[in-house]
This record gives sequence, C-alpha cells and structure tokens, in this order.
Amino acid sequence: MYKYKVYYLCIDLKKLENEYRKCLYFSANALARKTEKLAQESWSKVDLTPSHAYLLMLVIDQPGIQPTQIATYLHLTPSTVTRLILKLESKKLVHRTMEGKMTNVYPTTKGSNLLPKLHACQQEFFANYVKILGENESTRLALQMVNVADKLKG
Amino acid sequence: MYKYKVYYLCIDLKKLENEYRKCLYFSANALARKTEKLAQESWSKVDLTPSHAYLLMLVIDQPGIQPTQIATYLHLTPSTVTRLILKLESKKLVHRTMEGKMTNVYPTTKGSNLLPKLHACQQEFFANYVKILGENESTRLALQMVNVADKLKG
DNA sequence: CAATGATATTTGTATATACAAACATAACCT
DNA sequence: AGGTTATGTTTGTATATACAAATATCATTG
Repeated sequence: MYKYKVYYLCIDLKKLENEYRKCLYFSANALARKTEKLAQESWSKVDLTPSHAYLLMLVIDQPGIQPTQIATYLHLTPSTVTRLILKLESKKLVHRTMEGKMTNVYPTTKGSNLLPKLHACQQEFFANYVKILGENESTRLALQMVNVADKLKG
Repeated sequence: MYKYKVYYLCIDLKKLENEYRKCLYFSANALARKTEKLAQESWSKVDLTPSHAYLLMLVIDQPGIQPTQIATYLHLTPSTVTRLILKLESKKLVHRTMEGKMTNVYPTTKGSNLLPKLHACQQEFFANYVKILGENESTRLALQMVNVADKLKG
C-alpha cells in the first residue's frame, strides 16, 4: 500500500516537477548547489572553499586590492568579503593594511606560494565539468547565466 | 591618485573578470543569488522565503507527502527540508503526523487558504523576469540549467 | 524469528552569505 | 573652512543550507 502511494505521488509530481524546472529560481539554485559541491571537491586539496580560493587568486593577481573591488568582481557583498578575508588571514594567506578609510589586501608569501596549486585545482574543476558538458557548451552557458544575472541587477 | 589606481585595477581586472564569467561556479552562483533576491521580494508579501513558499505549495498539492519526496523534488537535502517544515509548522501553515518511520506533511486550513496568494506571488515573480528576459528565453535557460545540474549529479 | 542491513527522519554543528547598523574617513559645496 | 553627504569597511545578527551522526523503523535473509 505504501508503494502504491509513492508511485501515485510520482506520477502526479511529474507535472509539478516540470513546472519547477521551468522556474528560474529553482533551476539557478539547483545548478549553483551542484556546481558548488563539484568545486568544493576540487579545492578541498588546498583546504579552501571555492570562494576563499577565488578571493585569494584575485588578491595574488592584484596585490593591494580593496574589499569593495573584490566584492564587485566576485559578485559578493562587502561584508561577505570581510568575512572571507578574516578566514584567509587566520590561515596566514593574506594580510591587510589600513590607510584611512581604505583597506588594502595583500597576499603573504605563503599565499603566493600556493598559486600553482590553486591553478591546478581550478584546472581540475574545469576539466571535471568540461568532461561532462563539453567546452563550448560550458562556456556558452556560463556566459549566458552571468549575462542574465547582470540584466536582473536593476 | 586614488582614482588612477582604481582605474588601473579596472583595466587589469577586465581580463580576469572575463575568466570568471566563463567559470560555471561563478556564473551559477551569481545568477542564483540574483534570482533568489528577486524571488524573495515577490514572496515577502506572504512573509515567506521562496523555499518555504515552494515547499508549502508542494504540500498543498500533495497532502501527506514525505520529507524525502519533498527533498527530491525541491533539490534539497532531507535535513534542510526538516528545518523548513519546522518553520512552516511554527507559523501553523503545515503539520506533521508520524506513522512508523514515515512522516507525513499536511497543510493546515490556514496554509491551504494561502494558496491563491502564493500563486499570485509566483506569477509576479515570473512576470518580473519574463519582462526582462522574454518568456522563451527564460524557460529555455531554466530548463538548460536544470538539465546541466542533473548531468553533474554523478 | 532473530540479526543484519536498508531506509526515513531528525538533531547537532558548521558554513557561507546577506542586511542593517555602526564607524571612520574622504569628498563636496556653500 | 566647516558642515553635510557620500564612500569604504567592519560588526552584530539572522538565515538557508549541508554534512555527519543519532534514532527509529522497516525489510530481508539465514
């Protein structure tokens, strides 16, 4: 009786599920969670979350960059960036200097030395999904998503 | 001098930003956050987050549904579903019955009565992004994203 | 039918993120 | 030049979500 019930639900839910799949809220979040998890696996080798890793790479590329700039380029809020920096600071991978109202973020030597490994993680992550989706398809989708995100900004 | 520095950073970052935009992790998350925010605005009228609202609609559509089923259809983990249900229970919008190891979730009268308003919020949310992106474009992108999410599942 | 394995659910805990408010400093305008 | 506004950063707080472990029940097989 329990099995029949489940089966019955599945049929009915099929219709509902299709509605969900058409919904940008669901699809975007489902994909983001899946992607996040995949990325986490890749970056676990350097014991960083993807956010921390991307922030660190940005700081290495642009030593002295300010939190607001970081927030803009990573599509995060300044407060989130502060929290990410605090964690990287506690791991001695970046450090901050305050001049007036500005804060400058620099990589430490330890942080800079991690760059090759960071790139390796990034390559691995890319390879993981390109293997599944193909290169053109992946890039096209990524660009399309971020374009839509920009359009929705207002 | 400060302005020059920023400008300088912007030029250099342009290249880096393009790299980010091609990255599925970034694009998916950026779009998810933007979409989440848009959805939150729409559902604030019934004082629910989109997740809670979709869960409630699902429960109204399928009274007696189990958390695991809910998790599957909403692309969430069972533990997250438990937490969402707890909140909806505290608002007297759903209630649970336990039979053996199964839990069944039902809408309360108050919950069911909210359905028209929930649909209105959903319509408003759809309208908001369809207005910006067009109907075909939105649906196509949503379906594509969830398909990719499914492919990445393994 | 008892033991073992499978399944459903919940709880403890951790995390990333955001918003609003609090500061601090810079820019601007009269 | 001084007061007001704008900008950059951090902190307090709240939230959604996930993972791992704990529970409880069911199924299955020797």
